[in-house]
Amino acid sequence: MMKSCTGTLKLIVLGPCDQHPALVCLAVRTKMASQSYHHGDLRNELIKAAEQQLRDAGIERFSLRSVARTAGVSHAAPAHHFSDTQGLLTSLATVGFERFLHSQIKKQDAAGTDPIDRRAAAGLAYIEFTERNPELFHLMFSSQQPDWTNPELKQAANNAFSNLVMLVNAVKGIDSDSDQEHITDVYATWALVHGLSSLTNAGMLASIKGGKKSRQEMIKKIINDNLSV
Amino acid sequence: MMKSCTGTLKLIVLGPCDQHPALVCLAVRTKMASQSYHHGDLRNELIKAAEQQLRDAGIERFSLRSVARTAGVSHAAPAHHFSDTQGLLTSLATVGFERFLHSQIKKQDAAGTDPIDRRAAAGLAYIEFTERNPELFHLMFSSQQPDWTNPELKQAANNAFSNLVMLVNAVKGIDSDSDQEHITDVYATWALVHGLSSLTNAGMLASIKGGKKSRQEMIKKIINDNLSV
DNA sequence: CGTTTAACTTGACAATGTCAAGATATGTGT
DNA sequence: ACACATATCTTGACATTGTCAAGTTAAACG
Repeated sequence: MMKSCTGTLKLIVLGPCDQHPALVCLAVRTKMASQSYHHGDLRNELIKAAEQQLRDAGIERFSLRSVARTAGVSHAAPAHHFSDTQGLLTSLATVGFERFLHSQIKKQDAAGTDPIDRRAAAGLAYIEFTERNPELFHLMFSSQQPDWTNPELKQAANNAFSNLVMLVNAVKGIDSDSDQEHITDVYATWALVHGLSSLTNAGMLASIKGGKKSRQEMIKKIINDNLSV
Repeated sequence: MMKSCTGTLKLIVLGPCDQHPALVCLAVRTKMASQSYHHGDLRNELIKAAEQQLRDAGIERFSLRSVARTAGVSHAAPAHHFSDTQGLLTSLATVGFERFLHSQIKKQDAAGTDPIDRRAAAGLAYIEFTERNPELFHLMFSSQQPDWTNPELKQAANNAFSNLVMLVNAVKGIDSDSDQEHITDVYATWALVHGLSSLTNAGMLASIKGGKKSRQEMIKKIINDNLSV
């Protein structure tokens, strides 16, 4: 009942298993010496390759064929997982927003319970994400490529925004996030942090130098000193 | 002494004349029926066409050949005035910064002498420029295309920055612009306004609706309420 | 085991940026 | 007025890109 098969064996980590949290889902790919149809996990590998391509070339020199090349597939292979380049970049932006939010939650929780500290920590995480992923930030916030009618992308971005609203409301001592009365305070916070991120990303705040610690203190001071709430 | 020449005559406005401020420099272009080498003012016309192309297609779909087409010249003609696409976009960004600064100076001067009012007026002009020229703003602040080693571009951007420093110093009652001690206040102002611009440009501050007047009041309030100086 | 379907490849097409070579007008010195 | 040099623009070519259509292979399914 077993067929012999020459070639290399490759294990692909698919991520954590939902049913058995302690385990990890694996996929086995048989890589024939000549060539192998059916990659196994091409969709995720394309997203990963796309992120690398974005890092290397930037959004304005992004090449879908180059992504396919680094993934080791033909130039038309991505079309079977993403409608077109926009589709791939939409998915990448979605992943970006998820990681973006995750990094903020991590830092704000590590900062303790004081709302001011939590807000500053999230703001620092916001800026740090930008510094670590300049082109991804660019894709998420100032590119025409992502399709914003895509529900998953909208959801991911909305989740990040909701966290921001909660942080600002906490500073104001409001529990509910349904209070739209003080939306200008949310916008002020968002704009200040986003502006610092954008200008840093553009290389226009180069004067903020010194060690990483001192720069963080400087940004923290800007956030804490310049918001009315 | 005169050669007869069939064809159409075209007047091209080259801009204000340096020697005689009351006059305007004109160029006469002879447009032959068939085709005319030597456009007359192709460099400026290419920049103008590039801006239109940027408006229509965005930076990510910008096409140099398309620019040449709307200028009515061959696809390789731009190469004789700009080294390459980057060169053209660098010049366009320079023009952008000049207009950017000019619109701010106009509005802050119209606002009177109160430093707070002048700062708010310039901030509003900053955001208004972004709304009117979304893709140009994009080129100026978050594109890899412009060559920032270009001295003219650097100068134009520095001029805009200097005006910002002056505005903030005026609020603090400082005359000299050499005071680097309070650079964080400059950055805070810049970041807040730039963040509002970027987020508006990204369509993420859509909630700020209502008439133009009320939106301006809202933005003005955000600026005035959220800066420590 | 045969058939359907999903995954991937190959080939083609128009469009793009840039280079090299040719054509044409402008300017300059004699 | 005329020859020559130079700036300006065109034409043609090339490699690269995104996307479409058609073919090929492997997996899934009854």
